[in-house]
Amino acid sequence: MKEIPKTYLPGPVENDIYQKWEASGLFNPDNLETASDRYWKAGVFSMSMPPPNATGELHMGHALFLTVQDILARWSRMSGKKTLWLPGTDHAAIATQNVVERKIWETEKKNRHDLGREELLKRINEFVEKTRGSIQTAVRKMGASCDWSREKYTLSPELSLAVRTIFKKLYDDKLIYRGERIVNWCSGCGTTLANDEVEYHPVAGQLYYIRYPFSKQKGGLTIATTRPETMLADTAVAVNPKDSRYKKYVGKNIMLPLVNRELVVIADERVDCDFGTGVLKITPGHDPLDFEIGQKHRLPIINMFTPDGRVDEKESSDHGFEEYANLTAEEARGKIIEELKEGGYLEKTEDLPHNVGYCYRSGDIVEPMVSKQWFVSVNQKIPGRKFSLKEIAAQAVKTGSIKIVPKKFEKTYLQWMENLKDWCISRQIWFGHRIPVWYCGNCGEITVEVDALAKCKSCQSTALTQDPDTLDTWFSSSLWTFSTLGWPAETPDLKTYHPTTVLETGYDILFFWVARMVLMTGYAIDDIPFRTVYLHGLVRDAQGKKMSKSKGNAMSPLEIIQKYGADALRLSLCIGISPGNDLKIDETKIQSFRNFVNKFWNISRYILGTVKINEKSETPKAETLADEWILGRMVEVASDVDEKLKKLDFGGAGEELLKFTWNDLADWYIEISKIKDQRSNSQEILPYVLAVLLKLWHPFIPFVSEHIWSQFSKESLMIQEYPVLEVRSLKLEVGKKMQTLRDLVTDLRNIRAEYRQDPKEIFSSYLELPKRLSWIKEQTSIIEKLARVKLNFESIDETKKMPYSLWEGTRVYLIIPGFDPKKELVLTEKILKETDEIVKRLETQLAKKDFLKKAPPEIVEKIKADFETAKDRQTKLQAKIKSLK
RNA sequence: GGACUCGUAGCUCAGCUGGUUAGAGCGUUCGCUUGACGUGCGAAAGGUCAGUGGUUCGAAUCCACUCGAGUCCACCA
Repeated sequence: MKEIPKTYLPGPVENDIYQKWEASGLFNPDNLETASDRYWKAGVFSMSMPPPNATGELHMGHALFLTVQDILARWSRMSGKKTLWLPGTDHAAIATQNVVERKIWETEKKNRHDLGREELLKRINEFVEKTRGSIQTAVRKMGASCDWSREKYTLSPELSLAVRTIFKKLYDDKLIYRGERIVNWCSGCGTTLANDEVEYHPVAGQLYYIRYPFSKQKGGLTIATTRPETMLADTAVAVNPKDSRYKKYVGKNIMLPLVNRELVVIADERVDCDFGTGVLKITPGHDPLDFEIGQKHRLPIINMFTPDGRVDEKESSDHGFEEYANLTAEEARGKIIEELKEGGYLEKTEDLPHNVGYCYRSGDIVEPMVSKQWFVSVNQKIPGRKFSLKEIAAQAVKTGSIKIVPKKFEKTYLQWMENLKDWCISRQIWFGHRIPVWYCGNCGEITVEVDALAKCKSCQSTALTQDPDTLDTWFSSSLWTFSTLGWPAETPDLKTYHPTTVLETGYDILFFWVARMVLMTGYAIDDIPFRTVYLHGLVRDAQGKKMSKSKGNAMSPLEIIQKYGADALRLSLCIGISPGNDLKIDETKIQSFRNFVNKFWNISRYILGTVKINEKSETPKAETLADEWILGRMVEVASDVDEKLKKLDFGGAGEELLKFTWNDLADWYIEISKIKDQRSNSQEILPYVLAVLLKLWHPFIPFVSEHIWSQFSKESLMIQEYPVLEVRSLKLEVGKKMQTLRDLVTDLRNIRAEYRQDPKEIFSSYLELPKRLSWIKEQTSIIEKLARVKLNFESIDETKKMPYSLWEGTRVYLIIPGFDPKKELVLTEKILKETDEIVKRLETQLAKKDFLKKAPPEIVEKIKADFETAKDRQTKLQAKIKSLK
């Protein structure tokens, strides 16, 4: 015990401790149960870890969720719940493929088509294998107490089986269909994007007014568009049928400028009369609204762009715009505007700020395009069930089966559910779950199977090709809570741990992930995936900006851990935060929590160095006021913390612990315990309080607490019972007395500080104790030691000019050299002014008849008492001022 | 266009269902090698709770509006 270093150095300690935890096997609930029978009685706690990208690096968002989830896991485990926290990684299809493709391009100047599907997948899998370890190590560095023996990977054979099983089930239930739709196409990623993967950003665009002449008569119509290049793929011009200006032209033929293709003017009520000229060019191939109008009017579709975003050669020659072939959209726009100007078709341009869609991954502009895709039908009734998929998801929250914390997101969730459209699940990339659909080259039969198909079921032909597309990553993630527990097999784990207790994740993926989990779980196993959703906020930098690598403001949790320790990082991510609200973090904040960890370390060091620790934690007896107070506070704090954790108020719980540890235990109780005649039972109380405190702190700061614990115990702190102390609430009187005592000490210190007296020197202090305060005499040694005074309980010679404070309405003198009446006068007048205001306010309040009549009596009593106290103080202060003048 | 959140000390935020002199941390100022800790100890300064109006005996807290900051959804041809 002599060798404990002065400063806590987390570095050497943390890795060692984590290894011991992991080696103990106690992160696995099966072992927990055999270790002690108390781990069943309190029930089950289960939680799936939101899988980080397998190839990603740990960022602050991960650090945040790992902290919060680990607090929950450790607290539940200590509380005797059979606790499973299941970790895993996500294959993150698009992101991962992009990274690998980019790498290959940089080093070998080859793209995916040069390599071919098989080779690319081989390379990606190798890359994942190589890099996956780094995120797992990082999760360990945070101290996460998850069960690694059950770790899962979204692209593993087991989870892939779950994915294909669901796909087939949905297909057989006719809830999956293939259709030609307008989708969001990212030419950078070479794939479609779901609606919510498109981010809209305002752009200072231009509205072009283009004249389309009639083909068989004079005149023409002027359309307004922000995307003139898509006019090449126009297949109609539309007006609103109610628009009196244009009614008469409906059915007339009109010429597409430059291309000279003949179009028809159609009428559709979705055309907004007030926008632009009220005439809309219809480009079904490249605009969602136009696509819908085109469907209704059976218009042909021209798909003018290739998958990599250039004007398609074949389409352009088929439809008479070959001169634009192979241009990018941007180049085509420039050329077209020039030519429209030359031809006199461009009437005018206007500035028009509007939103343009960008890919949330690559940042490329998203082009609406028509293609064949697979969809999940969310509005159709599920065969044999009462609801559609989206109704299932809405019901779970509406009926309260699933609670969302904070509650405000329930509304957002439901609103989103109402507007949910069919979910496009096919992606034109190669890395991911390949769509289990086979097309027969012989008879054209389409077969969906869980296992690979060798022969066509209908014609026995072997000329089969599997659909080249893969599934949206969120499709597999949406099965996460149950696929990780063994589904479709009916495993014991599934029975025991599903539905999970809590899902903890960021509000930014409420729709991407949370909603789809509810939807798919409801469909697949007719269950909810979790009972409570706890949503945390986004981690932002000191300026409130979202942290991102590209902005260069990202803090690396691993660097922070190296510098300050995982415990300090964890505290800065859970204290002072509230659910659903973003949090700002900067290094000074982490430093201050590092300071606390060190303080706690030193508190323990002191206790362990002074007294013998006694592992049996029976509540020791209180002998002094301070003893009674600290034991009472301990009970109070323990139950408050537990209460707050039950409400998922991690910030509140941590803060309460911190205040108790620093401001009650360290600043007062330990200081008092150093005084000779106060020491009596602190020998037993200090180690007791420390032991309880270590348990309470452990979920928050697992490393340092375990390390301290290991100084006197062989058993891991991780599996100690979470303190449930005998509810013996702090006697009101004890708390009050302690506060009064603290006030007196502070008053005396205050006078010293005001007069710049040497803090070491011991002065005499006189106080005239009224009877009600006579108990203070028993605490003399505390006051004398902490305020560095010699107390006298006789009245002082009034003629002696000395500073005094009005403590509890009593005068407390401090006998010091260099008393300055002028200074004292200024100080006193300031206090009097404050007191005057209080007296005045209370007086006017008491003068109101309505107040006396309507306010509850206890409030009136309180105000009256306060008024008396203030009045008394005022009188005494006035007298003091008089004597000083 | 629809919805939501926020506006409290220089900074970051607590203040639950309305009731003490509105709190904490960081920062600032002053003083300290007090035998666990200078990553520490003691003390102080600093706020008309965004604004206006209303409900109430009483509003930072409830309601309405205004101003300001932000987020999400939809859509803008």
